[in-house]
Amino acid sequence: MNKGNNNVSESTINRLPRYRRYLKELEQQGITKVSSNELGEQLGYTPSQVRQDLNRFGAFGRQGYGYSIKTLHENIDEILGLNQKYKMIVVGAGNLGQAISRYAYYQDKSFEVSALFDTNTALVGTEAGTLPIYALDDVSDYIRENNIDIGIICIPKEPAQAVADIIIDAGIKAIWNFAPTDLNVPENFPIKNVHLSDSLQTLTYQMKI
Amino acid sequence: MNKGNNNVSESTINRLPRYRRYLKELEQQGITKVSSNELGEQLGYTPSQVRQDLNRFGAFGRQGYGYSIKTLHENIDEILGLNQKYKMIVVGAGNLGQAISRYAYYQDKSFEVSALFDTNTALVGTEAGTLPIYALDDVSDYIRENNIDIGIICIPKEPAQAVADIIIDAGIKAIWNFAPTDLNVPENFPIKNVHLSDSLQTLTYQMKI
DNA sequence: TAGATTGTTAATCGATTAACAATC
DNA sequence: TAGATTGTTAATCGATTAACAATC
Repeated sequence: MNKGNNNVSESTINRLPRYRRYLKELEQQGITKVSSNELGEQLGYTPSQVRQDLNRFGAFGRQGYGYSIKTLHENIDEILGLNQKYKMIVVGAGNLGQAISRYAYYQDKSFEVSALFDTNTALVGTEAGTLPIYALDDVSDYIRENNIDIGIICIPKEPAQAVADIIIDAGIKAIWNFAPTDLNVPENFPIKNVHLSDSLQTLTYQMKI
Repeated sequence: MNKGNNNVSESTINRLPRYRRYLKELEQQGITKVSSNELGEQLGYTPSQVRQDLNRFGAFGRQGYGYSIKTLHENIDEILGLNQKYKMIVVGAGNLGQAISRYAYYQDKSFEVSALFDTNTALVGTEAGTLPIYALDDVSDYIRENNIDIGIICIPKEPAQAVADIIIDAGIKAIWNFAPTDLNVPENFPIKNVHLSDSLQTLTYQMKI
């Protein structure tokens, strides 16, 4: 049903979660259809852009009618890969690691963190909420034995590359990186950086204008 | 010394913190100069793009030599507004709020969180690390009395807009928003969203290709 | 001076917007 | 059927890349 996923611009991909969020909101309000005009107006895009974005993946609308919210939502879920579960681990059981481990599942039940890993012997063996904290040395075995999909990196920048190498070698399929550094990964390896400091710095830039 | 800050594309702004991070690394290694060629190669940009980006703000380089790392770093700091301190508060003292309140200062001493606010009476009066947690009702007075610059929003999406309205009304100068929703703010009001779920969804998109 | 590398103008490429025929 | 709105092609706009004169 969908067209191929390649050659879609990053800008388009980045807008998909926003469309999805707004569709969910409309759905909760009991609304069943929406036009590219309404969608664009709410999100600050032109109707053209909305239609171009969606059409990269398929013809989800109906002329003279608009888009059925339910089916559009389902299609976006499929495009983003949200129609399946993901097994995740967090490396780094500090404040941020513990917070993210709860946040992911709380936001969307498709994302389940099953364990955290740390080098700090004071933390190893304790629990973060209901999740066990294990020694970092055991992370490779754990990934292999439990078929973990996504590794979340929440450690300082110095050890981040070494940890990335280890978990990639153990067969992790993607990395969500919170360490304030850009990691070297194999070509086309799925990785997404959340550089909080970078974000804060573009905020202070805005404050100067 | 700097050219005006307006009309600079968002793409350029978003690259500045990356330049800055890499310059810091070189500085730590004791290296004193760098060319647009070297910078671009390391960061995956063309030399042209590096020079175009930097030249939006001034002529920081020297022909036949390259860029002095120290002065370029200083200039980028100034462009991003990092040559001053920022007073911050966090609204929402849950896991994420507590983690962010420590993270910001830990990453950069320019950013100092002085208090957290929450509606949860079990939290109010306790401490997050060394920081006090106050009742949300007191947030306006606190902002006014302490001249707070940046409000960090770490609460669920439903109450986020109301809280944004309150702290803007109290004179906050910028918002760093972690609530998974897009907030309505006055035109040109500085705001930066960190939509973690959106980020995770573009990661799972990558995993499908 | 000769070599290197910037600053900046021109060319290209890609993303956004506009337009309109297709069709529900 | 007439009206509305999509899907898609064409036009525009802006960002990236290339080229080169200026100059350290």
